[in-house]
Amino acid sequence: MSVQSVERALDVLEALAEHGGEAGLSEIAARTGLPYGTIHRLLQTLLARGYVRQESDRRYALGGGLVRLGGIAESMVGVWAQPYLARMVELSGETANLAVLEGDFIVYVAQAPSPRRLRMFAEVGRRVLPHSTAVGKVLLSGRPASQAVAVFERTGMPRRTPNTITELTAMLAELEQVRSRGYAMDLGEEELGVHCLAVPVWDGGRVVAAMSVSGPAERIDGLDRDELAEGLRKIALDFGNELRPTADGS
Amino acid sequence: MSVQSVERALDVLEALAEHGGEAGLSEIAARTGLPYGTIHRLLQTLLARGYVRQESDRRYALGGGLVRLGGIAESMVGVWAQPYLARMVELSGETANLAVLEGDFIVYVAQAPSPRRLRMFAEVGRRVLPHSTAVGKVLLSGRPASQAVAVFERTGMPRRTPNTITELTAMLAELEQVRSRGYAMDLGEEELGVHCLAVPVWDGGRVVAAMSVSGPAERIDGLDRDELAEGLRKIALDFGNELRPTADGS
DNA sequence: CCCACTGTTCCGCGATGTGGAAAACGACTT
DNA sequence: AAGTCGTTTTCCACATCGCGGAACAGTGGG
Repeated sequence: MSVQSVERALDVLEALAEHGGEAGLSEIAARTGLPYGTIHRLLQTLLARGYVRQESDRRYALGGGLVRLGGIAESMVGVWAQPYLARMVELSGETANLAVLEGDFIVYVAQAPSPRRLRMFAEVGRRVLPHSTAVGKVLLSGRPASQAVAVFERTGMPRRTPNTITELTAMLAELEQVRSRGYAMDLGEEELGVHCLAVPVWDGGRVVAAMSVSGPAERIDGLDRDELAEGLRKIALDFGNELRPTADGS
Repeated sequence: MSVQSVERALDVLEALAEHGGEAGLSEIAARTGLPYGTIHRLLQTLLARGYVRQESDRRYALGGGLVRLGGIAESMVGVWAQPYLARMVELSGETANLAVLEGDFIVYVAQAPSPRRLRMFAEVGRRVLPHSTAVGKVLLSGRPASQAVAVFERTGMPRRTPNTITELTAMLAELEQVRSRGYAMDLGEEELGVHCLAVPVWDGGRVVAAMSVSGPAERIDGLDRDELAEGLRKIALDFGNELRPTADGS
């Protein structure tokens, strides 16, 4: 038996997140189905504690108090991911990464390096735009197309290499392909000569992170993609189950 | 009138944060004063939603669900900070930064560059160890000494330049000085020739972020430190008040 | 000034959350 | 295998708290 008020407060916070971090009370009501008075009371509580903030136009936004909790949680997720990333290195021979979407950016949260002397390295904590990375495409494919479009409109899709997808229509088609196939590829889109394959980490019906392996194009191309993706997906599923024991990867 | 259950759920989350992200039920009870049954019920609710996770030894930890909310909140805090950072640039002539503590690392969340051609640049999103940065010292000085010691024991204090403080005793004395003086300096400890002055951002009696200005040693040294610190503190106080309208900088 | 939409406040009521006690669990010792 | 101890989990009678509809207030546009 759960605590209804806490569930509702989380619903409100998630509604704000679904709106890119800020929304009006009526937008929250539309999304959560809760009465105005109830939402208002919950918001006042979160506001007093700094977890929500009210802007000058009376709209509400996620507040600074979440930054600290989110940062600690991120560190812990990175630690928990290590054994699974290690399994991915063992499976593929290449460097494995865990990434999350923070606002409009991909952030690398954890990594297990390949034992090979020629290996990929992405600085943990580094943030990149999502359009030119495999993990970025996985994460955005887990969001409604309208949210992905909003991200691309804010960030643009700057060309990183001749292979970078820079057209919105082509990108949306690519995301649709990622959805149906269950994995994304980066074929020298972020960096020439580097290929990458990423799979989603599911948590409660939502894609909360992405895991990937990356290395020199020839080596990645020398692997069977579908087979590799299947192996990575299984590991990612195990990881998602550890994050939330009842997580359903549907 | 606030919602008691939501307040308590936040108390539980903050108790976990105070314990480095994970704790047993009895530790949470000691810190919050809540009865075991109440805590357990709140934890089950947060657990079901992925905001808390239970480990194999039955201890609880902050969960992955906070990463997403924290990331969005961080982006927004960065946006809100911009006008204040711009004021700091205007005041000092140097590049201004906003940083937070995420686990054991300092993360640069926002920046306003100096208009000068010779200027400091720290990539937003970049993470560094706290011991050799002014913002790091500010943030750790806002924590109990035991927490700072725990961080240094985990990360070590690797020498970055000949000026880096690498001894625990010296560092704790330095943090004490930061507390009494109200600001921290980085005198070429992270990078030779670069000096930095940082002040705390208070939010509800807690140091939640740090703001700093940095530039070439000679230029920073050419400013009156106490005067500069006083000016930066005022701006940081304004920013803290925007984060939480009733924030008290005591 | 009026209107439409949004946000805020109030209060009677009953559903929800409380918290003490009992039961269960897990690690350790004998 | 049994006992001990500290911790966690479960239960349930009860009272408080959170609910939600209605009224009020605010805001921007015509």
